[in-house]
Amino acid sequence: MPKPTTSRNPARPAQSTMADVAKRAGVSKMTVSRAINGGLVSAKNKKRIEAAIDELGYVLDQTAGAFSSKRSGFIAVILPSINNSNFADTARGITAAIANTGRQLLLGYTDYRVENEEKLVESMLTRRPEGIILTGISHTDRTRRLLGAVAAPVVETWDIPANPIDHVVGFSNAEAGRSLVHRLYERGYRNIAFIGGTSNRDTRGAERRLGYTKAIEELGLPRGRVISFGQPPITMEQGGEAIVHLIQRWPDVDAAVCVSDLSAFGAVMECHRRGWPVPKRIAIAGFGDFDVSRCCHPRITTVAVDCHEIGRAAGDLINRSIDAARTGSRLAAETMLIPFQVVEREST
Amino acid sequence: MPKPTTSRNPARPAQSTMADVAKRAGVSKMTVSRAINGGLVSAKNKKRIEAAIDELGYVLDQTAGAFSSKRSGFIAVILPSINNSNFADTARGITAAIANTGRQLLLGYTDYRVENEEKLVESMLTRRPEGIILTGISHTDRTRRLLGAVAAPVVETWDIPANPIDHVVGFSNAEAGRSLVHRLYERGYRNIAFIGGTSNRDTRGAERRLGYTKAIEELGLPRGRVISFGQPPITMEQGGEAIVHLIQRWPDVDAAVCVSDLSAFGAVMECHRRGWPVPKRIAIAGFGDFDVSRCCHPRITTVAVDCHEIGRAAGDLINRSIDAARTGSRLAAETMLIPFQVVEREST
DNA sequence: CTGTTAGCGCATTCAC
DNA sequence: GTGAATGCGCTAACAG
Repeated sequence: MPKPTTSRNPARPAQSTMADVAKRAGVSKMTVSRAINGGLVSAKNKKRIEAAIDELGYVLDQTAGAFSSKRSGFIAVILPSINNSNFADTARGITAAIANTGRQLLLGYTDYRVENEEKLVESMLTRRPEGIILTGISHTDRTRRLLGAVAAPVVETWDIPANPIDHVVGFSNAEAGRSLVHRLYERGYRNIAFIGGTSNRDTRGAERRLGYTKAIEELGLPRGRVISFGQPPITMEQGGEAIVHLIQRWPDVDAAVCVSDLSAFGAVMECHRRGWPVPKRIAIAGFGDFDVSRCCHPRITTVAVDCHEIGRAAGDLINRSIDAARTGSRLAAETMLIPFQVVEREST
Repeated sequence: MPKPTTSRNPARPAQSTMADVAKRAGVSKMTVSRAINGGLVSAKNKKRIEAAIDELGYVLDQTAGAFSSKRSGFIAVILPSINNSNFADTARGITAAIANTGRQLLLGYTDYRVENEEKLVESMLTRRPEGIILTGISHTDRTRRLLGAVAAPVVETWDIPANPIDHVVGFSNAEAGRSLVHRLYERGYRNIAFIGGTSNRDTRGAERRLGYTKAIEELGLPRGRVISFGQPPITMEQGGEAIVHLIQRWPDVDAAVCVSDLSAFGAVMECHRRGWPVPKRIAIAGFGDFDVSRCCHPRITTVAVDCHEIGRAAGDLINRSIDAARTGSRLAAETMLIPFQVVEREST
């Protein structure tokens, strides 16, 4: 319930402008602008300007600066979710890359829907970002059109597009799924299932399933052991329910590849709860190397990707693209492959 | 390794402006502006303008619009971390509150450091946000001064400040810690320890410890069973190490309250690994009602707070403050208490 | 190193 | 319902 209290917010003074600072320091606005933006200003003037700024409590108005210079300083970043430590790590990587560049993130999330991506792109373009970082390779036609009409560099991350918009920093989710199945095969597993979502809304999850299927066929293993369960992203709880369905339906299954560590974790815990030993009764593997997989018991086999590095590399690409644009040139589109790695642990 | 590919980004056309749209539609710029911003425009003109916008691929330049109207449309949001589902939920709550208002988040994270908060506030004020949402009540003097010089409404969240800056949406972390200990006492536990970080950098964690200590004293239970372990936020792994230290140092301890669910989870898993039954050998409780606590085995007792609602309420307060400012008035500072709830599960 | 002039693209204000 | 004039606060470009 709201509990209004006494007034703690009296009227506040209007913000002072660069002209106020200039007048107080006895210089022109331009000199103030230079002092703030690292231009050449005499030490004496710089000191007086800093004093004036301090006394007036002046804060640069980038709303005007960006407009005037036609450089917003914004990097638009669109993630499927911020409540996912993989993507949060990518966001942190981008932040690290743009630290001390004076650039700022404009962060949005789609809840794994391309329609939301389109809305976010449209809304963010309104702020004239100098660079755009997207997750995934699945975009609406309109998103592509909007992006195509803009001069800002674009980076697609977390996957490898067949038709890139511009730059790419990613890895093949299909290869990751495939590798995991091969590794399980090497360990002796012969009846390997896949647990994932019902739709292809999470295209990365769908790719991983594709890689799984490919490996199953390559190895001549029994097909069709696929549990589709819930709208992506599937939760820990759903992973637990799925493993039960799986074992009831195909009691001979000896290993399960889950679309992410979250569902794998839910599956492992549910097995524990039911007294099904992992990996003896069934081996379980996930994807994403989440903290939870590294810490739980048994520790969960997974595919590790350097999510932070995806962000760092994407941010770096944007930085270089912007720098290039300022010298009038243009950074040729690059594709960076980020390696992934199967990490075998106790659950297999 | 970077793998440059062929050029996929030819020169792009310059962005068209509102004047271009106006000319093409045969109206004035003002009519276009009204059509875009929901003003009164004849159906005929609206249709022609929409057609022109579509043909030109025009996207409104808010960089200019914000400057001209002196309304940036930005809400600055500062969180300790985005890699924490509690805070991510709060961010989602804010997003939900400002949906369809045309406002946009400016999101930053501090890594639990007030100095970083100061830098973020300074950098964000530069964008002239119309509202500011902070996490916690611990701010540097300079942050307070910067915020005091600005007309934008401020909301402090996730705690109850003694001296609020403006609005507040939170709960007492000390009370939460205290309640949890009392509940454990009711369940029969008499030797209750606390596991948390080494510093007060995470002020909410420190508050929870304070509440723990208070309850211990109220109940006349053995004091000093406090394990301080690592810079906040403590990880799952550190929770696991801490529980081992705890049991080695005070073998008679029968329950542990952890500063968050993450450390509690690490502790539970480590016990499992070592064959210490939870809660028989030791009961373990956490804080935050993370997914992992609800899903693991045994399920972990925790304190649940509606993190999404904290964000929703904060966003709502900002919306109402901005709306009030537009009618020339000012929303009196409000304090909203968000209830918390001890959720008892299998781990106690 | 510093100042002057000009203008960014839009919304406000007022007139019609 | 529509248009014209005006200016937001800053930085680019140039002159000194």
